[in-house]
Amino acid sequence: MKILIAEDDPVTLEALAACIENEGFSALQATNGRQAIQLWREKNPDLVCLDIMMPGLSGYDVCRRIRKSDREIPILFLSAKNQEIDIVAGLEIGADDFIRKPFTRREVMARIKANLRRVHPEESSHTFKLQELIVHPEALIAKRGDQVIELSPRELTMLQLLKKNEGYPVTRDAFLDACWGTDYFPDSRTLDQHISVLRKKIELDSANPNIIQTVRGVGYRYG
Amino acid sequence: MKILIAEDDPVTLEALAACIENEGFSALQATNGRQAIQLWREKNPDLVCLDIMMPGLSGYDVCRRIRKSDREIPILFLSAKNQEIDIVAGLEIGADDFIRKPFTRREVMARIKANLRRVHPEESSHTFKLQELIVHPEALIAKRGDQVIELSPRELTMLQLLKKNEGYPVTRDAFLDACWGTDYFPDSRTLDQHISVLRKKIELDSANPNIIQTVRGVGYRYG
DNA sequence: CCTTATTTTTACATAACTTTGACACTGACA
DNA sequence: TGTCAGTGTCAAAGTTATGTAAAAATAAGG
Repeated sequence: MKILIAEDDPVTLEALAACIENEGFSALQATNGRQAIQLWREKNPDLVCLDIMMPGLSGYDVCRRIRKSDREIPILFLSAKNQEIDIVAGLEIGADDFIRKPFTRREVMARIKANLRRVHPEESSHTFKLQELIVHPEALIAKRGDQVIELSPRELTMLQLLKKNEGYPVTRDAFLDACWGTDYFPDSRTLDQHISVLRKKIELDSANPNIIQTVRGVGYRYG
Repeated sequence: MKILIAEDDPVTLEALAACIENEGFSALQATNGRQAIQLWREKNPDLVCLDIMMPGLSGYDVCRRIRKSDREIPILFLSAKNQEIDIVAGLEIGADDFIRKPFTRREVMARIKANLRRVHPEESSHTFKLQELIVHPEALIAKRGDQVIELSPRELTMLQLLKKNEGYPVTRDAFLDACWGTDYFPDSRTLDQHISVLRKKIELDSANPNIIQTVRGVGYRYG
């Protein structure tokens, strides 16, 4: 899922991009309106965030241009101003949401996700990252860059469990309870086998696992 | 849990610190931006509260500096009531929350706790310190500053036993009972061996142990 | 049914930890 | 100062936990 951000201040731009990528999206960065339009044309983003005040083409200008070709793509405005006139003008030209500075990271991501959900109801909602790996639960896949890794339902459950307990070891019993159910006791090596297969799929070097770490005598840990 | 507050007005600073310490956190106080950055570097706080307007480095400057090294730590801004919040258009994105003056104690603590919870969902409950070493039992790790030391379950038990008897020696028998069980009697050198390994892990100079001290003829002692 | 994908089991290899014995060193004490 | 029990630590041996290939069993989808 690609998100285009146009913002003339490089510090804010970088921070926004970091936020967005941290949530598993990919960020396209533009520092002015012209660049924004070019990136939009080339990369086909799923959502656009525009700073209103930019040298050259303003956020409004970019929005108008994009709306000529695409009436659906969510367009969010970042605004340093708080006059009502901004909102009215923005809505007239097809803005979907406004985020006023100063904004928090949570607020930005919440608005972006909310607007993405409107357009892609199924996708986008529950993706999460395990280091550089982006997991899409609904699609039963994970991605490392362009590489697509197919996951079985159980493998997904295992990754979700690890993510939920980031920083803490997940005991073998917890794995069995969460992925197999409390009343089932597979033979001793089953879990190891699944870990082994999963590592081969998702680790860059499965001999030196980086994402799923073993905690001897306890279980496995992410992060 | 350490909270760094930077605020140029000493009265407000003192009041905030009192609040924070009253809730069981430890407060690191800075009266300007430079001091704030220095304290952040040295003390590794869990959350940062910055006044926006400070002589020299502003809260925004401090925020930018911290965000270069740490994208996760919650950063809260305090802003004066009639302060133009959008005069600085660039850096807000790194902030997690804003608290406008005048603020109540309840409001400040509620926001601080909410932001801490986001980062440390369940931590802080059972962690304890052995001198400068911070032990996280749930994660099976100890930390000295940024250095992470992995612990085995038995090593953790040994450290907990020492902590529980801080200031008093733990006899060899007590160690065996607590870490091996009352019905097990390993041969003479087993305990010494484990102490030796543990010291290599956690002591700065394991030849001159500082945390685990030998009490000849009795056992070992912390503190 | 048959095919295919997934899961479980088996069997063995490997790695990590624990225990033990050997030996050196220390401090208490006669 | 010499002795001796207590302790530190290395390295070998013993033990247990984990990794993984491959076969067998099970489930899923025609």
